[in-house]
Amino acid sequence: MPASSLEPLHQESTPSIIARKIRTAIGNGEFEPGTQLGEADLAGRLGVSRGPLREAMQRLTQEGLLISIRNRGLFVVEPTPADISDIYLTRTAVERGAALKIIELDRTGSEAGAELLAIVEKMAALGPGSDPAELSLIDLSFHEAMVRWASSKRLTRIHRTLVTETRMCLVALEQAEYSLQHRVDEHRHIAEAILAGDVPALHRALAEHMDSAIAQLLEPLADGAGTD
Amino acid sequence: MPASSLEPLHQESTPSIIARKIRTAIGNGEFEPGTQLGEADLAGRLGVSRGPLREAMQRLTQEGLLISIRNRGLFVVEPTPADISDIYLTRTAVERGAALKIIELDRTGSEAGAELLAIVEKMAALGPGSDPAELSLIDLSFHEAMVRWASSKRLTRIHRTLVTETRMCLVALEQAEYSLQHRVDEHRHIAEAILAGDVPALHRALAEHMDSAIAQLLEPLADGAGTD
DNA sequence: GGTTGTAGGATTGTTTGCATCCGACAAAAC
DNA sequence: GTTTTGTCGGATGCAAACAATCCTACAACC
Repeated sequence: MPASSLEPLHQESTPSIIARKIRTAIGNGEFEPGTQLGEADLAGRLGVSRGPLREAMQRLTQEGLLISIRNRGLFVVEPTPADISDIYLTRTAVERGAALKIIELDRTGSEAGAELLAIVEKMAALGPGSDPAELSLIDLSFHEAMVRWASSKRLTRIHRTLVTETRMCLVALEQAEYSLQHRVDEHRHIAEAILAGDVPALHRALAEHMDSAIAQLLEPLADGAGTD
Repeated sequence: MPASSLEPLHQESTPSIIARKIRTAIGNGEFEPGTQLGEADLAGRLGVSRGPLREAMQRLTQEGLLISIRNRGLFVVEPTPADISDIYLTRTAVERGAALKIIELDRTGSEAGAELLAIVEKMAALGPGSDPAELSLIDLSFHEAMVRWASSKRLTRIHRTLVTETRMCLVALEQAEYSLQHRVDEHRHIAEAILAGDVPALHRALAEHMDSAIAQLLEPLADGAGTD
């Protein structure tokens, strides 16, 4: 066996594993919004006891993916239009902070900008009418990379939750069609602003991206968005 | 009794109560950083069983207030200089997003700006050499009000955790002395920018506030801050 | 007919107990 | 004297059982 196989194994705690499994399941839309997640059922299906499962659910509840009604059970949240706006508002706040830190760390943002532009190119390489799921994957990887380059523990942790919520909304709303070209342009603007260290341009690009994303998601609902 | 007393009562869950109690205890510095929090001990002292207590600890761990070492126990985190920078970076990102939303909601930011300025005046009313704890309280209430006016569920939730972490750092570092006048000015700049709807000024004011706060906290350590 | 009271079933909330793991101390071997 | 090793105590991780609460449905009453 190679020596690499005896690195200090970090056994993940059982609640962590459970939480991750359910989180991705929700992100993939395997649990419809509004579904009740029975403890005994899930525990049996995962082969664990209710104790660790409850702790995992506790996490997901705090992350905002589930809501807990006392003596009733746990339910997958049903994002309202206000929630969708709020998710994007928060995501933009986090990503704005991340981008500013990248620029501050390295005024040219060379490495980060390069990777981000590469992702944009990969997105642009997708022809029109390509798989929407794949497009979403690349889209989110762009934002994930941006936050990662900021190397901030807290921004990264918060962003992970927000990405899951975003995926949930995308799945729930069936990912309305949206101009690929606009999308590529918006991301390119962000990447170029980081690369150039142009803070005002970054603010414009992020605001543009958030507005169009919200518009895209709220349009099919044809419902005036509340403020809360 | 007035009719307002029969709104749908939301009984808080036991883990919520426990989490809040311990959170504030940590924020108040009743548990030194690095202290081990034994489950059996705490459970006995709070009069609950280990189950609910573990769920509460799970939350606090995810919030970043505790670290869990498998089969060893739970410990209060010891914020490193890098953590302090990260906390303020994240807090600024959240508050920046909140302030921008306030401006967007109401370009004059009249109500919010008025309350914020009132808090600033209360801070200014404190003479030099006043109780540092009281000053901190007003300081944090300013930031808390700013996020509250944005009426964003997610920003509010994230901010609550960050405020706790901030308080922990302040307690741990004994709240170094800092010019009251500078502090008042910084907050006033933020409030005035919101009141005027002046976005560039807001960015400047927030950056200024973050930088001086970090400088204030890191100075006594006389240690070059890492980037992670 | 509509409302109220009451069992039934099911689910969550909590407690208790056992298994596992880690760190520390002491004893033995080199 | 130093190193290794065995054992002990305590803490967490997990699982199962008990208790309390809530929803649903049906029957009795106004």
